[in-house]
Amino acid sequence: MPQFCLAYTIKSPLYVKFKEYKNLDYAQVADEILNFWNQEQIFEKSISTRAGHPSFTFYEGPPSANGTPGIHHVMARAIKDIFCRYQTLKGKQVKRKGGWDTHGLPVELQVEKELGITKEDIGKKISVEEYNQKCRETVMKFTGQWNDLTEKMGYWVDLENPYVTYQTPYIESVWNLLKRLYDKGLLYKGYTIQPYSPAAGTGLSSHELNQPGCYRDVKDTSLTAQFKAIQNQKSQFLFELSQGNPVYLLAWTTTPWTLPSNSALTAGKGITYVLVNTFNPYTFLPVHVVLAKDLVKNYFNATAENGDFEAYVAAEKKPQAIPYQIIGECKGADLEGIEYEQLMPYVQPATPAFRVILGDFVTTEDGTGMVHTAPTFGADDFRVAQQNGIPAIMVLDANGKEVPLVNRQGQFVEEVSDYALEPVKEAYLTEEEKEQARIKQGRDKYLSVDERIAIQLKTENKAFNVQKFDHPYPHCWRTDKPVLYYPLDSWFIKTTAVKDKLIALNQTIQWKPESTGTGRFGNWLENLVDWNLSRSRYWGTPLPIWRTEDGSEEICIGSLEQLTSELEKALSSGKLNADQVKGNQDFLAAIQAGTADLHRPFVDQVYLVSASGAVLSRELDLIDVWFDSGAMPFAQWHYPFENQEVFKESYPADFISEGVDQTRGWFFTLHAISSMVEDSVAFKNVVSTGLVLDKNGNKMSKRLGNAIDPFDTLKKYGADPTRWYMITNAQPWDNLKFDLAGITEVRNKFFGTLTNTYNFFALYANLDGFDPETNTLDEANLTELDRWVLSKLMHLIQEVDEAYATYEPTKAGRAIQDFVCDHLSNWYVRLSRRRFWNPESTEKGINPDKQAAYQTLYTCLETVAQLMSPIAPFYGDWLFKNLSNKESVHLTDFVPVNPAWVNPELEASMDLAQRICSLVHSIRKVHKLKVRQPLAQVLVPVLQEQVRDQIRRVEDLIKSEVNVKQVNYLDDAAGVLSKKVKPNFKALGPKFGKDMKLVAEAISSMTAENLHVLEAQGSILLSNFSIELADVEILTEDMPGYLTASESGLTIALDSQLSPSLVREGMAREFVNRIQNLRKESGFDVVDKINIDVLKGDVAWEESIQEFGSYICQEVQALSINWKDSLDQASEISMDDTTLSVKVTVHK
RNA sequence: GGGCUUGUAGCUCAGGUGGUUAGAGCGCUACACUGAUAAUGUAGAGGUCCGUGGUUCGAGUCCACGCAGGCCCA
Repeated sequence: MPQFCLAYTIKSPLYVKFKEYKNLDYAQVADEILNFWNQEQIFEKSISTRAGHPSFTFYEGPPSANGTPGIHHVMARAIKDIFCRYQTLKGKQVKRKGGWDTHGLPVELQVEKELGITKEDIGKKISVEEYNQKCRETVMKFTGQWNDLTEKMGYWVDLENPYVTYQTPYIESVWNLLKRLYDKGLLYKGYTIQPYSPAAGTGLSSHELNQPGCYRDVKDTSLTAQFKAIQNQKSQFLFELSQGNPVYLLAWTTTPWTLPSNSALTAGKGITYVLVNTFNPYTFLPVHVVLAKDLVKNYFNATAENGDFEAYVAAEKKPQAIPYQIIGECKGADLEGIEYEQLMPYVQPATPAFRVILGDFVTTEDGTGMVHTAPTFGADDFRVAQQNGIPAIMVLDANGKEVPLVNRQGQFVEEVSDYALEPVKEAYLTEEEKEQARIKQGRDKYLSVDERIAIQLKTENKAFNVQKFDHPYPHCWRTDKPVLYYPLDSWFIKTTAVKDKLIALNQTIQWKPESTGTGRFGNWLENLVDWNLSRSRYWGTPLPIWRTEDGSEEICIGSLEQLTSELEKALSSGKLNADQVKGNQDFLAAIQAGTADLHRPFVDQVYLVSASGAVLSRELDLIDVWFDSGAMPFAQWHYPFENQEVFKESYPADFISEGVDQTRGWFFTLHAISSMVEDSVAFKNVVSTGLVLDKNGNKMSKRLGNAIDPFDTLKKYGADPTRWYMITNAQPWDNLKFDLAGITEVRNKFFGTLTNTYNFFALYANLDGFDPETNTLDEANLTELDRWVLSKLMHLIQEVDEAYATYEPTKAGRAIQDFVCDHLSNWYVRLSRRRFWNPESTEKGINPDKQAAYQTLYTCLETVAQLMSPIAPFYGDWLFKNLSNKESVHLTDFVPVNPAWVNPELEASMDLAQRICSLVHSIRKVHKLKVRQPLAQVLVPVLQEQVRDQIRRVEDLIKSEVNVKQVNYLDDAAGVLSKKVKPNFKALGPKFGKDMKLVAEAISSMTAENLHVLEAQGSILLSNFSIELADVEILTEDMPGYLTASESGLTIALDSQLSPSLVREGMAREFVNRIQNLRKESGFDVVDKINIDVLKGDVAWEESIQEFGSYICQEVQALSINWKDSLDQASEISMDDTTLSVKVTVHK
């Protein structure tokens, strides 16, 4: 008996509107979209189509192109790109000019290495001109690679017209800024403490000092000096403890020759100090000394603690162990401000000095925990003195210039009378000179300055301890002589004068993360010292200051125009010699020809003449390269000489982003220059990004071989998964442990799911000829599921919008990911599949329900494409272009939230549905009840009417998802529910406080009657505590006689009884399943119609297939099911203990 | 040594304003599903929430002191 089913046809697609993809290669997607962008100039259009809109300004921190880009640059630039693209979607015009940082030491060192020369050779083996030419070539060596990476990773930045810091217009702008600072009195020549070799007469760079062999162990005289405290209000507490006896502050030094230059003592704020009553070991006089508690053991023999003072005084021969007694204790902070008498009063300071200050560099590792501070001979000393307003001890030289107590030859100046013109280090003397000095000293053996100072202080009761001390000390690599830390001339910007302004302006900047702004950057501003601009190098922006030799007259140049007129003035002054005239004429000609090079050596050949007729020559220093990059808001536009309008529009920046290591680099220089010059911040929002480490958390380095090649990565995985992984895995400011396996995960999980979802849509949309243009969304036809996913989508838009707006890309990415994977794919699409493959298309078109499904899914996909496009620009555009006829997602406007679609009640319902389904699945699993086997009912106990209504809305979904016939509700009327009560701590806490434990106990031990009373009356008195309904949570956990499961307050019961009819239906479903498998195994097409032959014999199967024949036919696209007595080439299908022979053929 | 920062399952990470049963993904184990299938579902194992004190009726969460990693600075 053939059984005929309803015949229907699926319309074959006339044309493929939505392209379908198999095995999508994301790198290829990126390539194709990149070509499309280039061809259609999408980047340019994204700016030009926003002309006239409000602007959003981004500043590109210029990379140095003399190294190759790494994977961390992909990260850093993805962050920058995301917010620029987002703001474009939001309708802003976002210009972003690229730039290159081209000056500086790294470039010079690289060139030196390539040429095999050192700094000393420049100007000798190679001319400065040639050398700088070489730098100029080297610095742009890898621009090709950089541009390539920029394109491949999808970073949109204007590379056609970048700013380049070595170009003349850029330098001119930098000069202009310097001139503006000069005119405000913020530029001055001072000194800074640097390693200096008196033997060679030259300063040494820190990198020269780090050469192997520079640090050598030497034996020096170390001395612990007694600084006599002055009794006043600050020090009163010490004198009270000493009962009015003199109190000495102990400080240790390995360079006694710096003691005449002492002007402060530095203590550690948190260090504990003690006051000790004892005797001076050299003079045997009783003394009270202050030193760090932890270091007492280094100065005293513990056996002598609280020893016999009187016996010591009486002793003829003083014992080694000097008795001592600790009589008081305080913190470093308590010592701050205590004044003391100058130790070696050869030269007096100009302003008050000689007091205790606090410094963060003080340790208790050695010495006394109190550091002798000589601002002229220590970098720490200099800094901490400057911060505390302590003057240095200086004398005036023959020119009336302030100089330190040691001259450039390493000798004491004459004012240090006892040691006048003696070298401070023994090593500076030859053997002969030493011998002469010995004779002069009238001793058997030459004694160094340090040694004689020690002797002098011992006799004056000013030395507490003198020892030889072995320690490593830096030496000059050329002369082998010890180095001095010595004040050398430098040009400074007086940032300390504008400190308050810098701090105030910083408070208006939005930092991500906030702690970088308030902590790292804020603290840096609090402890600001003047900005040392000088660099003694060749390749950099020259300092535009010309000066007389004695420094009495100077001029600062702020433009080529000014330089021209000064040149002309100088030439006509008649004060220059022939060489100078030649140099000036050449330079003037170059300016007029527009070919002037503002670098060394050319600017050095320019000589100007002051108003009084003195010849001025250029200060040879270059400026710190950080000034170059900090000047970019101005100099990138050659402001103020050009582009005044552009500058005004694009200043200050709305947004910048760089690595957190730039806090004191670019972030600071931008901020400082802007604050000083314009009284404005340079940027309103800043994201400081963390480091990219290898997957084990180690720093990536080429040397260790754990560096990830960005080009390989982009090629293998594609830019979008790479970017998505980086952004969603960690917050931008946290360090990222970069693991390629993570990109694979993101690719499979997120991009795979999204592409699958798209393909699913495309497959059926093409079959049905769905066209989003003509089949517009009709809200009347939306199902609950459609409304739900649209509501979720609205929330997603809100969330993502807010995340991007507040510079939280990780939150945005994760939200999109969750929506796509959990809500859209695993719930909406999974539950909607049947609607899509429902073949009942009417002749007039797609039926309304199906159309609603298409429209809903289409809307979700299109929106997701846009929301994700800032992070995954290629894929986002690819997805968008597959769905839409519009040119590019990057030219669209950010989709608004449709408030009518926001439906929190429905979301709550669906949440319940999902939880109920999950519980049913779990019961089915535990009791081995297959999902294909329909069950009669699921029971849900609900105590609140509202919850019941919520579930009722989504009943159908639950029924089809878990394959049950009915959802039924249990209220308490029957009294079958066993209820449980739990304390609601959040509500009880404020009410009962300390009695919480008792209350909780009382509630937990409530009887059924108690609970009944509470429910009926709304409150109950338990152990004298009045409990209200809101103070407890009532839930049901158990239903005797049913299969139950519960999770966070929700309980369900499953009716597992099978009627014969349910069994037959279950078998029919099994049959469908097996036929579907056969179709697939046989390679039939989705639209193929089939005929099914079945072997007679099994009654159960026959009954089941007869009863559900039309259902089966519909499901498997069968035209007929034929019962046969015998069957050739049949397939066996089995269920439980029975088997059935079937044969499936395509209907032709 | 100082400033900032991180520490939660084998791995990568979530965990407003303190609330008693700490979550997700990946990985692992087992089972199920099979017109999205290089998918998917369910269950399980897996945690001294870096440590020690403190505040509190109650601490992953707040405070103090440490330990370990990172960055910047000395």
